Amino acid sequence: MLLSYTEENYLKALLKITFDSGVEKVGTNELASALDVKPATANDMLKKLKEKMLVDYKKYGKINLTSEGKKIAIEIIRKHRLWETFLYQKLEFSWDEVHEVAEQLEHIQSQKLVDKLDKFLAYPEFDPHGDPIPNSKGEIKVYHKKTLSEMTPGTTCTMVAVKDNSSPFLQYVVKVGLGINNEIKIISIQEYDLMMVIEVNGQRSTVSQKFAENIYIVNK
Amino acid sequence: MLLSYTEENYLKALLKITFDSGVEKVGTNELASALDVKPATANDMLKKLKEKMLVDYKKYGKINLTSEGKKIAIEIIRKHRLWETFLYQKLEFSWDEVHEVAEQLEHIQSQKLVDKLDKFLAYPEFDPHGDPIPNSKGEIKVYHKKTLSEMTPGTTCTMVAVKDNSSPFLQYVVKVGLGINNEIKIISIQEYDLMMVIEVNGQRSTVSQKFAENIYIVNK
DNA sequence: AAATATTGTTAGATTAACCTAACTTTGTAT
DNA sequence: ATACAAAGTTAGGTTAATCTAACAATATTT
Ligand SMILES: [Mn+2]
Ligand SMILES: [Mn+2]
Ligand SMILES: [Mn+2]
Ligand SMILES: [Mn+2]
Repeated sequence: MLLSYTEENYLKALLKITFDSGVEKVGTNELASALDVKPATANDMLKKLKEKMLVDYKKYGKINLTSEGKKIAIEIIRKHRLWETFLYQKLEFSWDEVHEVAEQLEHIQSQKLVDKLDKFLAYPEFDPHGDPIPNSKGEIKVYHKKTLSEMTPGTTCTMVAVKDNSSPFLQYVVKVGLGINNEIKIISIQEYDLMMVIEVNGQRSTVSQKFAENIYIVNK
Repeated sequence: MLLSYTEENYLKALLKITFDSGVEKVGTNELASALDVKPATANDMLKKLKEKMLVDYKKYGKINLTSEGKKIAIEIIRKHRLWETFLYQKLEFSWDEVHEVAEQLEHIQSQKLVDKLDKFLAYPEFDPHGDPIPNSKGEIKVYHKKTLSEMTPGTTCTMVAVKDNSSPFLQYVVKVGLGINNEIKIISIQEYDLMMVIEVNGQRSTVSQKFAENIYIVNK
């Protein structure tokens, strides 16, 4: 089935919302705001996607991807993350620059291109942000449940991924001396506003709770 | 200036027509048929491109790209040919498969991507079809004026490029044992229908005039 | 120079993706 | 249980890119 660029973005957004929020109670407003359109617009598209049997929903009910819809969404995420890896590893892009371009490249239609790119990159498992790349069968390892904000003072953890992919956030992460696989020591947490003092390779920084919620970690 | 995918294709088509036909008297019908739309549609788009000062034309007159329009068209051709080279050299695509995918990739908007891709490929001068790749300043070497159909029996030449980029033609070229930089010996030409007997690496084949018109060559 | 053929233009319609404004349904708080 | 707020839907409209059908201008042929 051939989908438009726009339709693909709706499917991808639906999947990402369920990934990020954990729950799968996706609503029209939430979907619309993720795509930066008005709820009325999202509603129109939902009718079309329902017609194409890619989403499952009824008036005033919750939205779910069908298995076909989910399959397509995963394929788009696979392409997105493979392209990000290509840009980062082969073309010397920095990790805060890859996302924007991958947003375009993920819509290129060519099964052969995806397969060959995957091979060229030696079947990478993670993208530059630490997110798992679905394999050619559409299987994704679901990782990172825990964020830096859940850690307690005195403990140490390893950063495995970032939740926010925006350029400003990623540049901030670099400024703090952080990157994928770095060790983070939690020095202290301010009771009042949950500001956290962390140490990375000897460099101490104070970061906000919002910042800490966007760093995925695993325990040491 | 941000152009739509469609607008870019009109500019590219205008430039390609003047390249291929030599003359720059491009008309509405010709443009429409190159883009596989109806003349009425092309006419609407011409008004829009004129408004944006990318083409120069008046009612019932001939169509010309402005220098700005030409600059953009060359940039798209540059991207197209760089992507074809990437697919061919790095991803093991065959030369009859690259064009279709490059038609999509040429519309990706990122100056950095183009520059880095060019560097990654070591600043290639020709694409897999032998066509020159415009450099970052938009300069193109205009090559291939002569085709195999202009050769006479007993002479020898070297194939430098193909005019037709379609998959069936390119597969036929391979079947005849031909490729870029191969030597072609013209054995004989049939007076009646201009069929040509050629020899490539010891392999003799009879090819039509239409075939011969789509092979660019230089004299030995 | 007329007649005819070719080429180019206009008018009016359609579809996809968006919008605003008004309305309806569902959920929450008094 | 009612009232209010939040979420979701519908109606009607816009723009970009396409179409068909009718018309107008230009080019070619007799
Ligand atoms: Mn991304
Ligand atoms: Mn990523
Ligand atoms: Mn091509
Ligand atoms: Mn080419």
